[in-house]
Amino acid sequence: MTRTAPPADFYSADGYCAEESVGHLMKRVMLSIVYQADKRLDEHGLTSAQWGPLLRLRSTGGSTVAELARWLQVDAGAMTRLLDRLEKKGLCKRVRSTEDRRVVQVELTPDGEAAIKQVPAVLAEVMNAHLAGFSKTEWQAMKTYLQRMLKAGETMRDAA
Amino acid sequence: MTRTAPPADFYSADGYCAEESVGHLMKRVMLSIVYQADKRLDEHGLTSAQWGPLLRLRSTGGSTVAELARWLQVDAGAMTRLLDRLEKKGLCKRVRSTEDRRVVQVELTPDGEAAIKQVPAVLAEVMNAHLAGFSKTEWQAMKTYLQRMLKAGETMRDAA
DNA sequence: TGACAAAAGTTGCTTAGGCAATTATATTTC
DNA sequence: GAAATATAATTGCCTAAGCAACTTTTGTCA
Repeated sequence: MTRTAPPADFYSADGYCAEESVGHLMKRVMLSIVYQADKRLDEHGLTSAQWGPLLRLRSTGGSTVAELARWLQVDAGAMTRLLDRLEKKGLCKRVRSTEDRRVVQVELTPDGEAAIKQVPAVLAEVMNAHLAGFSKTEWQAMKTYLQRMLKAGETMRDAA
Repeated sequence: MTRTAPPADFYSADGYCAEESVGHLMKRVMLSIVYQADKRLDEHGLTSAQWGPLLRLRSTGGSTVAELARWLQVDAGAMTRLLDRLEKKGLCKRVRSTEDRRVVQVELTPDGEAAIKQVPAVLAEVMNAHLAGFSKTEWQAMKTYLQRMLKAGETMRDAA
């Protein structure tokens, strides 16, 4: 049996102030990151939701709808429609698998390869800019904190 | 003239790995927070997007569509439709202002007051659970980091 | 083998946000 | 005072995610 830390007591029902909460700050930071990324990706004809599948397709050299949805932690129905939009733009194509006729294989098209090529540079630029002034130690501390929050969230989920 | 720190160099175009990025971690943490909050708010007939306006309405004792949109950093059109849904549920009501006939005054209904009452406790619970194991110092460091990222994002925006 | 369970993909319905255009007022400026 | 400008709210059109229902196909197991 593993021991997990009890919930913190930083916030309380009556004294809760949204502006000073970690959640509110994180939401605003995410808004800023997505806004800046979208602004730059627009030139490549992509949105911040669309580079995820494309990047995964490139690194795996082809995948399936279900695998992409799991990887990106998104609803399968949403993934179907996201792929609809990507396919309509000619960035990927779907082929029904012959071994398992339930699954649909998804692949990058040459246009898709071209579109995804510049994305890592954009993401790196946006993230680096948002971390301006951070030392390497602070950056690592930040990642550790986030990983701990993620773990705490999973603990909460499992306690359902 | 103010000096601002240059961008960090933690990420690069070729070595960019989404799984290890602060942005990816933050996205997953936010997903977890919103998921847990939504699960609890559902009993009160609310979603994670709906408590924002209601809480603001309570703290100000009535506001306007534009003010709410600015406060929550959301599109005015989206706010109109969000208020449509809240009004249909009887949680708020809109009254055309008499002084300035452009503006619409928004107020909580008694049902709205009742619905918002339990929300701070839910938010506090979810945030505290996600910060399990954090010392007060670490919590404050986290907030400081986020505020610095927010500031860096504003600097990026102003440099447009 | 034959029934049942599980998985893959899709679709309909809903909430939600961004952008652009529109209308109705206010305010500013000349 | 009239014209230009700005602001408030709404609407239409788009992308996007979640949930539930459904179909097709595969795997399990009795």
